[in-house]
Amino acid sequence: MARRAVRTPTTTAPDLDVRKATILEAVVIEHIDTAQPVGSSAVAASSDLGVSSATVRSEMVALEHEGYLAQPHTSAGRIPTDKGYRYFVDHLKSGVLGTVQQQQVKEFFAGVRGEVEDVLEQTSTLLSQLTSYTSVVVGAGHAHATVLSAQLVNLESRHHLLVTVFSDGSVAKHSVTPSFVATPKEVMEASKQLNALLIGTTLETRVQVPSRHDHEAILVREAVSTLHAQQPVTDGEQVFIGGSSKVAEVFDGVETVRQVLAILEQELLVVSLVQDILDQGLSVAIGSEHGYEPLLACALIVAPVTIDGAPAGAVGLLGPTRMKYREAMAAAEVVSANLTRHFAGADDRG
Amino acid sequence: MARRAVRTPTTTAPDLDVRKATILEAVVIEHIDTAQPVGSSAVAASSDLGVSSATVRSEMVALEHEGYLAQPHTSAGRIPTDKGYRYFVDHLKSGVLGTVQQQQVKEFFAGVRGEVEDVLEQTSTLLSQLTSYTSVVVGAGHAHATVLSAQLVNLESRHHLLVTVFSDGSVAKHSVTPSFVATPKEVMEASKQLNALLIGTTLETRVQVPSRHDHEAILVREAVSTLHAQQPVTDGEQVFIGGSSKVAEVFDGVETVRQVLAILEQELLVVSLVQDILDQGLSVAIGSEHGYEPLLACALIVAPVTIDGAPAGAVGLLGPTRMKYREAMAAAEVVSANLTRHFAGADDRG
DNA sequence: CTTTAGCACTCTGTAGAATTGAGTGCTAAC
DNA sequence: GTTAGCACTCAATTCTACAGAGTGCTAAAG
Repeated sequence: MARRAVRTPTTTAPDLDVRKATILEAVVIEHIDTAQPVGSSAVAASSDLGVSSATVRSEMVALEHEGYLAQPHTSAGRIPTDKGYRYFVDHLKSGVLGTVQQQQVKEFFAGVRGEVEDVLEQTSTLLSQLTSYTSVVVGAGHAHATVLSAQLVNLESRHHLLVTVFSDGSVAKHSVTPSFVATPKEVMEASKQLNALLIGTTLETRVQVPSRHDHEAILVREAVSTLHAQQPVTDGEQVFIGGSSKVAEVFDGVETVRQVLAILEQELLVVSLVQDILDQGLSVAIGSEHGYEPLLACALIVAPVTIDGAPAGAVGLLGPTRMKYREAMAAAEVVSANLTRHFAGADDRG
Repeated sequence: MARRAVRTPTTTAPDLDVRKATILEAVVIEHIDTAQPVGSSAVAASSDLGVSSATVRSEMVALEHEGYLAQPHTSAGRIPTDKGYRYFVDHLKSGVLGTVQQQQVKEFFAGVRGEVEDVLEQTSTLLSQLTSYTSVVVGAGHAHATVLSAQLVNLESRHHLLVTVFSDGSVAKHSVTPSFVATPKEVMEASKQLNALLIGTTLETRVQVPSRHDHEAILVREAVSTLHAQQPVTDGEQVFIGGSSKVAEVFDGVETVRQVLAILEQELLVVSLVQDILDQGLSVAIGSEHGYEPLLACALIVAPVTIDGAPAGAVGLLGPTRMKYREAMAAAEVVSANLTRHFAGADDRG
């Protein structure tokens, strides 16, 4: 539950002096709340350092020079830059979820049951409802899971289905369509051989396939090669996006909405984005930080989900850079923690 | 390829006289093109009936009285009502796809392969790209498919997975977690019994489960009841939505965009909507016709997909009421026809 | 009886000017 | 170092005037 260490990817930001930090914080909070540029007098009034707007003003000039704030135009208030948000997030005290939301999470995880996919999908809806942002839930692929069972089933004439069950509870199916019609006996025999061959292996294990030319051998070879043909990382990944309609709520400008939606459609992209952020050890990527142009206006909060300490996926929240970081980060972490516990507990408590 | 009979659900619209029909058509076409109210002089100029704007004007008054046109305010042009669009659609000559799109469809179906789900998902993307509207592809559930194989696999301690393969090529998995730890032998035995019990049945078939109290019997009972617990209609239905970002393009007004997106998130709702329209024998539902308030601004085009003459799903397109019906309907029908052929051909040509 | 030209009327959208007001930067005094 | 005061800037708002599109009606023509 403790906040994960967060670091600016480019430079390690030196701490600002207390007053500057207070002012920056006030600007960020106010701007997140109102979506408007924040003026010096508003800051002087809200923050409790007993100081006039003129003083605040000169500090804000400094903050602008250092890149934490920006001015949309002369004679407007200031808005935070990505760097400003970054400082804010890095120095954020751990937020706590509202009691209503806490209750909602509690009830959800008390009542949730069913297949992993269903749980993840429902979780994405939950997360989005908790925060009013669009949620992304990524389930890891079964790259490292071992095969528990492999079975070849004949559908119709030459059409067969290889059904593989993995140790993580996932099931994969693949079409196998040889150039001949196999007898039920041949299919069953091939199925047996596949079982013997594949059980205990992962998708990355090289297996020794029979080189004979009889029907069983060909079936086995085709089945194995189809199974192993899938992309090691991306395929088998599961992505669930919840509350995509929130995009239209929290972003302004039809074009931005369209762009963000278009990105959410490319699930592979979303997965790799989340993965990148996790790999960098971050829990938030703000604006330019994820290095993906069309999402400049976005911030992405991620929290990993683990099974037995091993990474098993992640939950994420996508919002505008002026999102409610405290609440959203708290929600992401509580949900990821609950999800982790859920999957750990499933084995013992069913 | 011939256009399906389409009928107004409420009243059978009497045919308008030729000139009124021509004028209505001109208004609809112009409005679809420009999104602006259409004035009498524009109609007089575009349509080739050699008649002045004054005449058109009086006809438009009549069309307004009869409910085909509406005026946003005095001294503006007219826009079609839902009834106006309905008349237009009902009297639409079968549209033909542009050659570029034809080529795209051809290439797509020549190259597509893989599992049914993958094909449907890719089809939804195709359909959306063809038309610039949001597409909906519904795959029927396996309610009427028979079980080809049922297998119980032990995952971990009490955690088991029932993997069922259906004759339509779909695979279902269900958790089975009894209150005891079963031996591998017991699991295997239960698996055998399940196979014997379920093969050839549909989800609606009542099967005679063993009433004994030994581990195998309990496993079998729990597995069967879990399998049959799923909703007969909705569960197993597959929905794929393509190009949801198009919503932000074709609708104006953030609120409308949000509403439509929110609806697309509720996949069950979308399925039943599509199903309703198909059940009414319609191929287009315009505005109020589907009787679903939040979609008043939408038109929904559907085209059924069949396997061996039996309904196997549908493809749909969602756009504003002022959508390009001719092109969109042509696209939906071509794609549904190709999909039907694809699934029929899969058995023979692999 | 139908069509059309003509005309007054209505309403929207836009362009420009004036005004408001929030907020800044600077300076001089505290 | 802080602050009050002040001139300045710029966006947003309001108002007015006007142009333009389109209608509905009427009276004349076919």
